[in-house]
Amino acid sequence: MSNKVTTRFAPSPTGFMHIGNLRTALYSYLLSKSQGGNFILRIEDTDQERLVEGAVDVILDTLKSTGIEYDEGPAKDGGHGPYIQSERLPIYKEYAEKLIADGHAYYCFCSKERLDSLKDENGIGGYDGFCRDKNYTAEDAARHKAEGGNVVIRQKMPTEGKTAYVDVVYGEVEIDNTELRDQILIKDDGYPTYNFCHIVDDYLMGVTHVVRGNEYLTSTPKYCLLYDAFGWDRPTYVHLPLLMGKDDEGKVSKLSKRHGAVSFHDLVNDGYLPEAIVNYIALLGWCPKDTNEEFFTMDELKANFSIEGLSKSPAVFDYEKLKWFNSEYIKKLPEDVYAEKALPILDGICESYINTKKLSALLHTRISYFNEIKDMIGFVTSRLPMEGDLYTNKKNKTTPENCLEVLVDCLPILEAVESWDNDTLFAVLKEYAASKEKKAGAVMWTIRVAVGRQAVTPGGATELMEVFGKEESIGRIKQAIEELA
RNA sequence: GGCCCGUUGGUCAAGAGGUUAAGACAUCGCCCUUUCACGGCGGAAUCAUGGGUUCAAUUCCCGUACGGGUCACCA
Repeated sequence: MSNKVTTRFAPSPTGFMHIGNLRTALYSYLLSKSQGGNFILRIEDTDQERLVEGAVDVILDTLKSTGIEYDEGPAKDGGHGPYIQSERLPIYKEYAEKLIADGHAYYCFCSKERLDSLKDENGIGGYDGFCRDKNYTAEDAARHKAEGGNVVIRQKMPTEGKTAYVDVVYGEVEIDNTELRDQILIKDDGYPTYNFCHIVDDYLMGVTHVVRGNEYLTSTPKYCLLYDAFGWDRPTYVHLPLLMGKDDEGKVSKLSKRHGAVSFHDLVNDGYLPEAIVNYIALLGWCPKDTNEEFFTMDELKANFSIEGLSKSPAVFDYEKLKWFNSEYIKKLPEDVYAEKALPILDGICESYINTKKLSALLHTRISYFNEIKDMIGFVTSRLPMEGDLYTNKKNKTTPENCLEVLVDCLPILEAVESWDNDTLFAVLKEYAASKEKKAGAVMWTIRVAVGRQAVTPGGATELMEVFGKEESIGRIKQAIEELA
């Protein structure tokens, strides 16, 4: 095995990619790539009760669209396969038996009922070591199993002393061995637990740096003991601070669905760009050295990433900042690429006379995610009821009365316009304003309110008229005149 | 509850034993303007707390509070 930095991302195929999980993948990938290392994808599907159809594809899709490329993994053998744990069962069995032979593990026949009875009212309380010294043999286990009994293999933990390791982010972590339970290595169904197989796999696959969430910080001593039992060198541990969410009451807890969209695909479906998501989450718990730059492409992240920049404290996921990042990325999109995403949304809800191309262009600097378009164009799809007196505007000195006058004046002028575009319309209205010695702003305000029918619109009077087209614009102005008269 | 980890503005955060304690989002004000947005300028706002160590601590040590994680035949 080489000394090349090797990291891995080892998700469970649950059917969706939690944003915190994606960040773990990103950091793991960046750690390896910032050092020219190797990055492995391994699927941890040992929980037969939680298998979800198509879940592996979700993982593959996510990595692909975020630009996290694995060097080894399913369908990409790098000599350490298979990369799906359910296909590695014989390997785990072999290593578990070796542990038993060496006295580091043992068969346990305890029933689930007995185990349950060991727990307190809060469900807390672990195994008491009942079978620890029974020294059951493989033959005993086979017989017990044949008789319908439960058979698992447990790790034998030391009963005194302490186990310590050094985490790259958190420093030395030390735990009393009495805190450690004799954890299950192989389950009754023959599948290994995460606690066991990830160690065998990491070792066999040459993983040098284990990057994972901080929920493993206190169970890592158990894993260290396993490495020791096998006589293997322990890897370098890099535990990451958790991602948190804040609810309506201001309470902080582990980021979950109650805080909003938390899966990568939910975000993408709402119209967030993968590059923006990656950029934002890269900065949640990591900070580059010697720069205040906040925008990073994947290549720039690879070049700038370093473990020293990782934070110890949990970070609250801020949707506002994500929106800001996304709006910046959207603004940087070339018009045609942007339109490719915006137009389908508009075409789906706009009448055919609407100039969706113009409308989409108006929205370009105004949305922070594509689905926000739907919330912004209600006034386009129907003639909204006027809310309150929008015609009165202090700055432009407009009132319902003088607005009516302007509308009546402008109606024939607009009807005579042949080239229905923003520039022409603007010129015509400006000329009218000048002729009446009115401020252009006053005329624009009036027309905008009459046509847009709401206080705030994504564009001015003439832009809106271009979007609506001549017929609809005139129709709206006529309606406004009737309402004011 | 036991054990482990954490705590710089509302949020992400830099930072160092002596600084005017960066920057960004959000927020507020002003400018630009055909409303809004974009863009520009400016403001308000932070070292959880008590004790040490020290000439000096927000920075080092201990306690407290608060937050989080973990104690599964889930990962």
